Amino acid sequence: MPAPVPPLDPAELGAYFSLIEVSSLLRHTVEQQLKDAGGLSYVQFQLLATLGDAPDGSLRMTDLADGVVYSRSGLTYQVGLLERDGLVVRAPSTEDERSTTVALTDAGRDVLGRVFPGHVEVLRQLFLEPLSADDVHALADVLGRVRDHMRTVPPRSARPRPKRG
Amino acid sequence: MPAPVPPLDPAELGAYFSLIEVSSLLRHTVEQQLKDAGGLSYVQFQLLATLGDAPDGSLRMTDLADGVVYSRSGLTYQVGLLERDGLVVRAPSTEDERSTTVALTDAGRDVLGRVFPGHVEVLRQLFLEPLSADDVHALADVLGRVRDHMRTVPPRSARPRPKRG
DNA sequence: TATTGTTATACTCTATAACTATA
DNA sequence: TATAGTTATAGAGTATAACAATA
Repeated sequence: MPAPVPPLDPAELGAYFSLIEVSSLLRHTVEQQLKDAGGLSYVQFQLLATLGDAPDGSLRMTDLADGVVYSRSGLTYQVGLLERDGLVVRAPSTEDERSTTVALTDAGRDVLGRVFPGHVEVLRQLFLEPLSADDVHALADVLGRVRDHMRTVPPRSARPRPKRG
Repeated sequence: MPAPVPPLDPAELGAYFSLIEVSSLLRHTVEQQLKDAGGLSYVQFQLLATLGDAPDGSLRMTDLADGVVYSRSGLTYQVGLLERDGLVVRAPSTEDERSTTVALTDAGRDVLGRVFPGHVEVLRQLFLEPLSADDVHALADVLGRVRDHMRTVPPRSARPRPKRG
C-alpha cells in the first residue's frame, strides 16, 4: 500500500489551479503581443528587461540567467539570438576572464521601449483590471513570500531516467 | 512627445514579477516530478486530470482543450501521445459524428494515481509551505477573480480559425 | 457555410554531454 | 578541481495551413 497523502483542501486547490491558469493565459497573451510588437519571445523580453534594470545595462551571463532560464545552454542560445539581432553585445569580462559580459545596445533599448507600452496594456486589461489596490498588494505580498521561499529551496537534484516501459 | 503610458506602480510590478517567477519555477519543478514519476508532460497530466474530473471520464476533444492547449493541432498531438501509451482511447462521438470522444483508460487512471502523491508533495513543499490559511484563501480569491475575468475576455475554445483564401 | 478534428510541415525551444578556458 | 560559457545534437512541443467529413 502506498502511504496515504492528505489531500489538498479546496482553497489550496483553488489557489493552485487559478495560479496555473492565470499565469499560463497571461504568458500566452503577452507572448503574442511581444512577438507582434517587437519580434521578441517572452524569454528574450525578460533578458532584455533584466539588462535594462541593471545599473549599467550589462550583466554576466550567470547573473542574467536568474529566474529566467534553467540551463546554461538555453541561455547561450537565447543571448545568441539577441546578439544576432543586434540587441545585445557580448564581451569577455575584464575581472574574471572566464566570464562573459552581456550589454544592452541602443537598438536593444529601442526595442524594449517599443514593446513596453503594449506589454503594460496587456497586463492592465487582462490581469490587473479586476483587482483593487488592496488585492494587488495582497498578491504582491503573498506571491513575493512564495518566491522568496522558492529561491531558498535547493533545486531538486534530479538524475533523469526518463524512459518508461 | 508621444503620450507616455502611465507606469505600473511598485505593487503592480511586484505582483506581476512574482506571479511569473513563482508559476514558472513551480511548473518547471512539477514537470520534472511528473516526468520522473509517470513519464508525463505537464500538459498530458492536465489532460488526464481533466478527464479524471469529468463525470464519466470522457470528454469531447474541444471541451478537453479548454484552458490547457491553445491550438487544435496541439491537442491532437498530445492526445495522440496519450493514446499511443494506452492512457486514453478515442472514439467517434455518437451524438455528433464530427466529434471525437476521449476516454480515460484504467491504465490512465493508474498513472494518474501513481503520479498524484508526488505532485501534491511538490506543491506543499515549494508553493504552500510559507503560506498561512489566510494567505491561501486570499490567493484563491484574488487569482480566482482574475481567472474569471480572463475567461470573459477572449473566448478561447471558440477562437475563430483563419479563413480559407 | 461553419464546425470538428487530423495531418504535413516548419519552426522554436530546451536539455544533456562533451568541450575549452580560466580560477 | 571547480566554475563560466559554448557547441553539438537530439527530442519535445507548437502553430499555421491545408485537408476531409459532418452539421
